Amino acid sequence: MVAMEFPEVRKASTREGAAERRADAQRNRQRILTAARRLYATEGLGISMAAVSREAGVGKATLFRHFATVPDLVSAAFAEQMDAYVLATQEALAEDDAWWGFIRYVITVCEMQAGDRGFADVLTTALPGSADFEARRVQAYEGFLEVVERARSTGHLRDDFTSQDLILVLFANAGVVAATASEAPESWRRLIGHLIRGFAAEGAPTPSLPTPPDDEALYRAMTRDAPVAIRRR
Amino acid sequence: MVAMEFPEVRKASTREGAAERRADAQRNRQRILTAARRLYATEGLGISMAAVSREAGVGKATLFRHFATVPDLVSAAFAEQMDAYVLATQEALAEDDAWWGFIRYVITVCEMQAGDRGFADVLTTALPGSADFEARRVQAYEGFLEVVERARSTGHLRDDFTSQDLILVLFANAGVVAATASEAPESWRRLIGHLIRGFAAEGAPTPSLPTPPDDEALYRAMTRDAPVAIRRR
DNA sequence: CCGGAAACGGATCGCCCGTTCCATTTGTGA
DNA sequence: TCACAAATGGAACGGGCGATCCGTTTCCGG
Repeated sequence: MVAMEFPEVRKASTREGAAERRADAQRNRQRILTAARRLYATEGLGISMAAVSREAGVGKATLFRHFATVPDLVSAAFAEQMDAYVLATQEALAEDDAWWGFIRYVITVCEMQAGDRGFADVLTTALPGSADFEARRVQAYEGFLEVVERARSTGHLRDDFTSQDLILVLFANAGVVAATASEAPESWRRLIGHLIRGFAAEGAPTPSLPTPPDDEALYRAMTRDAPVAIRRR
Repeated sequence: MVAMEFPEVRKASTREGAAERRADAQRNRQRILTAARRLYATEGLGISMAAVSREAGVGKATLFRHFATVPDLVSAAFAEQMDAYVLATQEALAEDDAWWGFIRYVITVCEMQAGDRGFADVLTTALPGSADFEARRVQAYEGFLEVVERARSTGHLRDDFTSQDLILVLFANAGVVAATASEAPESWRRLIGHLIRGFAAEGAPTPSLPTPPDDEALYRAMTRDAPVAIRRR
């Protein structure tokens, strides 16, 4: 299997015409993005536009003038992380040990999900109407295909592992992260540890299994971080 | 390890005082439960009380008179499934092959999650104020501890598998189910297949890995079933 | 320093939510 | 059959949401 050339990662941060705007507009745009990133990171993509504008100290109309739709705001807020996401596949391919590169990649991506609840949602949600963003997702996915292929050729990754399995890992990890983020935030490492063992062919080296999360913390996670808000009376 | 006696499963369906109500009240109660179950099954617990009352063809006030809070309605709607959930551990313990019993149990529970999105949420959400319900969850959990212990003693289940891992499986499976239910509803079997391989000790028999879900269906799952509603403009 | 364009943000619209109120209807025991 | 308690459901309240309108403020080039 020949190592392939990789298309350059397009920097989404370079936006033409941004400099032409008035100074206060640029400042507000930045304030909005900062606020959105902070809220999304801790609360996920369920945050309302109204809440973002409040957090940013900006009128609703201003927010909508800068970002006409939710996907517009989301894709702008997560542009850098999307870059890092694409970059992760390239780092995995640069790794000498392809099997280890695969493992590192999976852990890195899940780490990104765990570190930012919004990004976890982003990775498991297509953003309608944001072509740029979706293109980078595809780019990352294609990179991952290479990572898988390389790892499989070492014989350490089971040969029935398919690219679809990565998406399932993202969905599964998003579920664990969403449930445990506030009470047992390292839980996902344990899940991924089990999964990597499942992905390993007979005799392949695997990292040691992380210690399980605390029992009571997990129960609190069930109680508090309901996937759906259930209020007390 | 001695096999333990098991407390009987309490039937939640037997409710004292139900017969004392007026006939139309009983009818409406049933209508509400039917409607709630139908909506919860397809949409998850995110359904509003207003939507349930509409689906049931009943005034909002009537709904609230029967079930004052969301947890009240939820726990009533899922009483039978909670019985089945508890029962599953006992069936697993009745299995001759403890390792096989463990596998069957995990698959059965995940199947229940996949078959009813509301139940998937229920299993990963404590219902505040519904002591009866929580008691049955604990009962099931204690049964599961036995299932694990028995399976571990066969040497087929890795000895570093802990009871917390089951909860992680539920969170992870809930994530996959929530994302794929409408577009690739069998996806979760693939995930659980990988996980079971991860749980198996060296040389333990494992069921064959289910075929991966269709690529395009998975992408559609990302597009449509956003964990958070993201509208087009 | 000043005028007009650019940007702002409070007010507002329409919608759905959970919750409560109360005039009306319905079941049922005497 | 009838009267009254039980049960109903439409209407109404307060609140948050996405989205838009429009009078006011702010920037910036000349």
